[in-house]
Amino acid sequence: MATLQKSIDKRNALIKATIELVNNSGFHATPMSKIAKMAKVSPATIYIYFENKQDLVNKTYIEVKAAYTAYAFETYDENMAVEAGFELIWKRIAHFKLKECENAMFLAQCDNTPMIDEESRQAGIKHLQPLLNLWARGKKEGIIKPISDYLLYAYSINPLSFLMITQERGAFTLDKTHLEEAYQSAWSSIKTCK
Amino acid sequence: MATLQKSIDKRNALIKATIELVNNSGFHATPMSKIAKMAKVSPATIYIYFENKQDLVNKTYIEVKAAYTAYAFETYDENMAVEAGFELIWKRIAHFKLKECENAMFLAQCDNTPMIDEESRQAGIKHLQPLLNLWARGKKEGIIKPISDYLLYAYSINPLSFLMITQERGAFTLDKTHLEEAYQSAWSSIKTCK
DNA sequence: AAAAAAAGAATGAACGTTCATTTTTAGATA
DNA sequence: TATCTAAAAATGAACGTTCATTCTTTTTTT
Repeated sequence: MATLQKSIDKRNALIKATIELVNNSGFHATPMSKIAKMAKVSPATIYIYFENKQDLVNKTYIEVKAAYTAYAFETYDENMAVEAGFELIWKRIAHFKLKECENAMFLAQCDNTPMIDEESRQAGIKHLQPLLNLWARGKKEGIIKPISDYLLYAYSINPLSFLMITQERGAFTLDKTHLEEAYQSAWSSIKTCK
Repeated sequence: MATLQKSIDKRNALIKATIELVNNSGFHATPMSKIAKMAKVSPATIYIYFENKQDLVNKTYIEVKAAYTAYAFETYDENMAVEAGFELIWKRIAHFKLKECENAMFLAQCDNTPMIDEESRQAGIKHLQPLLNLWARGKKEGIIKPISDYLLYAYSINPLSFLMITQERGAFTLDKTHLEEAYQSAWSSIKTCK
């Protein structure tokens, strides 16, 4: 059915336009009229697909977040050793953040501003569970520091967001070497010291 | 001269109101009229002190950033040993971010959105020089990993922003123990491994 | 008494959303 | 297959509101 596909395409175009424009100008500085123009629809059409502007941006957030975590865990399996599993997940996340910059920048902006409903934010968090499970296992095995997951996240995953933003601003570029160094720092900060 | 003091007070009230309102709603969702009301002046009066809304928020950013770095380096002196110096600066920064949350949250929002002029952002960066000098010294002495300052910052300083935001959202609270653990993770991630 | 600061009201532009209408779609009928 | 029709989708224009900024007048300062 070509019609259904056209609807999906239109919805995707709206989501894509939202991401691009919000990245460049922020939520409130992005008018619905511009989103419509970029997606090549009438402003009124947006309201067939989304309740209102807030709903549009909430749903965009949730979709992007889901794609992000799906990518992060795609090749991970729970039987892997802790260190290998962490390295795999970390590198997938790094790859997503540095290659799918548009999407990752949008998430960063949502996570650092009051732009998103608290409810949507909560919905986005759930998907991280496999990483938390991995850490629980690592703590039990004495491989990972027995500290709060928030601390583990702050030191091993969150720095990638900063590096992505820095790279996007043109201050420096993260090459293969940097990436390996970054991974070593991430792992150093959460593994137990011998 | 009571008049001058009154002018200073009024300007400070405007800056304070800007910080509080932008923290809660974001830049574009904060009308000048609300800022005026909170600072107990007429909207028109703002334009005696600042060129326009963008100028108001730029100058607010620069002032808060200056206060932040002044606090960070206040008790540091360049003759200290590298590790001790880093610990001192790190803990001052941590203290600022966790106790002066209003100000620090405002900085975080500015740093993660297109809200601030690139020029003002650049102006805010300069003040970090003493930390960069300390790192240079640490690298020379073989105490600190010979990697990009951006990486050192991403792993040792930036996580504090994430922890602050997380704490502000009520997800968890950073007590004395957490803070010491956080410091250990920060130091682990940038010191050379034996 | 002149100048500066402050105020409230006014202005014009921009925005999110809705309205009235047109276009497209999908199925029924022949 | 071709035609018709009711519903759904899509549209551009319009509405009402909000906002940053300016204008005119009043108050305060020196």
